[in-house]
Amino acid sequence: MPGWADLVGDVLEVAPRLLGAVVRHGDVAVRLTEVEAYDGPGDPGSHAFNGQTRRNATMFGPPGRLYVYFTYGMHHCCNVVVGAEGTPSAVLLRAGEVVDGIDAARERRKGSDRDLARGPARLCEALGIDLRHDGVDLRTGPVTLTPAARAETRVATGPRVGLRGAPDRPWRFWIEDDRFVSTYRPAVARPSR
DNA sequence: GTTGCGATGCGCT
DNA sequence: GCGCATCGCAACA
Repeated sequence: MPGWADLVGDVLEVAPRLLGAVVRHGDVAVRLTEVEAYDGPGDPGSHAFNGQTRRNATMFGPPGRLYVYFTYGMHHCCNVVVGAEGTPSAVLLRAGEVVDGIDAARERRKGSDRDLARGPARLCEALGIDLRHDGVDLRTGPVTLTPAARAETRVATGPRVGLRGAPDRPWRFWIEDDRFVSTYRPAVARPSR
């Protein structure tokens, strides 16, 4: 039975284990269908690449916390910190399916139910997550993460987009054939497991 | 389904 | 100043 111990460590191993986990804030709960890995201080795509700043301090803290940032002047995105304290590895929560509190989610977001949390900024909006939640401990709330009961078996992987000089490794993980996966930046699916 | 573009504020050089 | 781990909408296929 997977638990929190499985969600700390090497980000490329931990990230796929977050698929199927449930994030809850108040009445709304989202089952994760798509995530993306950010691998420590040597990852040129990471906010932590240029060292610790006020904004990214949570990434350098202990694992099991939520790292929330504000971007494009209007959107929030959230990550789960998975690296040991001092190692800024985190997993961006890119998409999910609202599995509880759908009425509350609909009040926050217009559009189809399928799109309520399909996209990192949409997911945050559906859950009502903003900068006030940066650094919260996901074991104690108010935002909580419940590990998946069993590992997802149909996991697909693909490259991140728009990065230079990044190692050739899979960075994005999603549940294959799940309707609640972002198609905004399509990637070539490749069976994993 | 896809592509193109504007919105909009903050962190960092 | 520039660029951003994005989104919604319009136009098109």
